Amino acid sequence: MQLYNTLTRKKEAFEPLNPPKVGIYMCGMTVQDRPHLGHMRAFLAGDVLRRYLEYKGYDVSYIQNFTDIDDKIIHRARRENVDWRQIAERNITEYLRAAEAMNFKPATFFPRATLHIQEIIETVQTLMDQGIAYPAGDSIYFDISKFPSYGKLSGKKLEDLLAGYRVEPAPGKRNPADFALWKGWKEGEPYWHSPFGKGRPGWHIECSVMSTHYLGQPFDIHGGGSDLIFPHHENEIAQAEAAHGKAFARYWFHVGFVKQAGEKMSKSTGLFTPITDLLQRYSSQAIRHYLLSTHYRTPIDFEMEHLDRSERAMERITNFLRKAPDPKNPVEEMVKSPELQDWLQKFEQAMDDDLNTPGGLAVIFEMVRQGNEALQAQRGDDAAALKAGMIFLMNVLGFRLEEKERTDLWVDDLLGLIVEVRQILRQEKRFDLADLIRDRLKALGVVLEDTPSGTLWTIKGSPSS
RNA sequence: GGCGGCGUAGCCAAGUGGACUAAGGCGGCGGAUUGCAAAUCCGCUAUUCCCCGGUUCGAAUCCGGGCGUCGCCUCCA
Repeated sequence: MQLYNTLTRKKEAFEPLNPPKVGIYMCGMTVQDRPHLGHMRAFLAGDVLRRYLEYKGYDVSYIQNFTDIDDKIIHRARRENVDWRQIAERNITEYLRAAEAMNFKPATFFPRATLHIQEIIETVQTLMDQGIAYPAGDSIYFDISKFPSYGKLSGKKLEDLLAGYRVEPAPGKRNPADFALWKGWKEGEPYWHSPFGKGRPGWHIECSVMSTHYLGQPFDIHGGGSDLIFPHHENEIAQAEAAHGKAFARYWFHVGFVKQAGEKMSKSTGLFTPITDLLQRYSSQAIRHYLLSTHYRTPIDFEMEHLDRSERAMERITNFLRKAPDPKNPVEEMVKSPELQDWLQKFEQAMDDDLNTPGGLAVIFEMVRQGNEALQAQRGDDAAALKAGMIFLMNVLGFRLEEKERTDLWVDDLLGLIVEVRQILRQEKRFDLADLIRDRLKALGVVLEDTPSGTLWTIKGSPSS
């Protein structure tokens, strides 16, 4: 499979270091605020990458961290006058709930920065011992002049960085672009003890440490939002490679932004749509479809109405799935059948090309059309086979399909009764009454469809699945 | 100022040198089906890919220039 690598700025054949094992580190949230659509897009891309690699037969270790100590969290806590840990817990909980609702496959591990302080200290110490890190005031900084390839990920040149610097450098820094590995304690802030005094980790070090802790160094894929390329990922590379004298991550996977009203969605500007709010109005499948119908590296300009479209697009799929007969054999068996191989191949062809999910979706929609055709032509077996293939591929893309709305038995019986009575009315050509029933049920969220083989009903609404 | 992304039908969006007479979705129009709907099927809906030059037998796709737009360079997925 071809994967775009930010480091080389081109698509490369993906070859894991130790097949069939693949290690992925997905940069998670700094939990200063609520998770929004932009986060979900990045983590969804990671989820699909992981699922697809598993589909290809790899054994994936998927690590997604929470950075639960940081300036912004402390500020937030101060503003709300609560313990900083509560801010972190609250947002982690909201994220985890949203991730489940979105049907993200849980990470192998969800490490937290605050549970890896000891190792962070050790790594900072290593950098000190090597003369790459130096103290200034109560803090420890990384000296970028000691790491010649600094800037290789983001394509920045040292001179440009110095020239373009817009913030007043902290006193004592040798170079304005040097960054903090360890931040000295200030009154009222959380701290840990270290050989360099009381303090807390700088922003980037936790990811260097946690990624290699779980995946070793080097490891296969490091991912995250594009806004992390600089300085976060650049600095991670510098720290890890300087400290251990070997390459850090092999493929860098960066996901495009979600914009809103033409501007980047961002916690710091407050311009963002919390995913939890969206999940109250839209099904997770629609959100998944919306996000996957654009290639992961292309920026998306979010508009609410686009989710309505995705909702309708998903109905096209679920309508077919609902009407097609169930496959006679388990899906895993069915997908081996010769008539499905072309579809699988087309799907893979798209996905192998840098995870082209819009192309993958197009294949599925082609299958829907053919499946409907089969249904219309009374070729039930063909429809069932296509249904099996679709279920299989939808699963690779992470769509949650199995979850039918469970209704109480008595609701089934009651609706059965109403449909039966209405059927009699239709036979007696009392269409005014039959239509009245249909209209009134629709207003209650129950949709009736008269088909040659009887009347189907579905309950709409409650977008909880 | 430096670096990077994007600009394809009414809208969303693939495709990045030849099977493109440009996927797929939403919407619209016409037809089939239906008691009417819904769902579904069939047909139509970009002689053209922001503009201008160039390279090539051949360009949406490569090169040069321009316009528009967004982002990174400061916390951010």
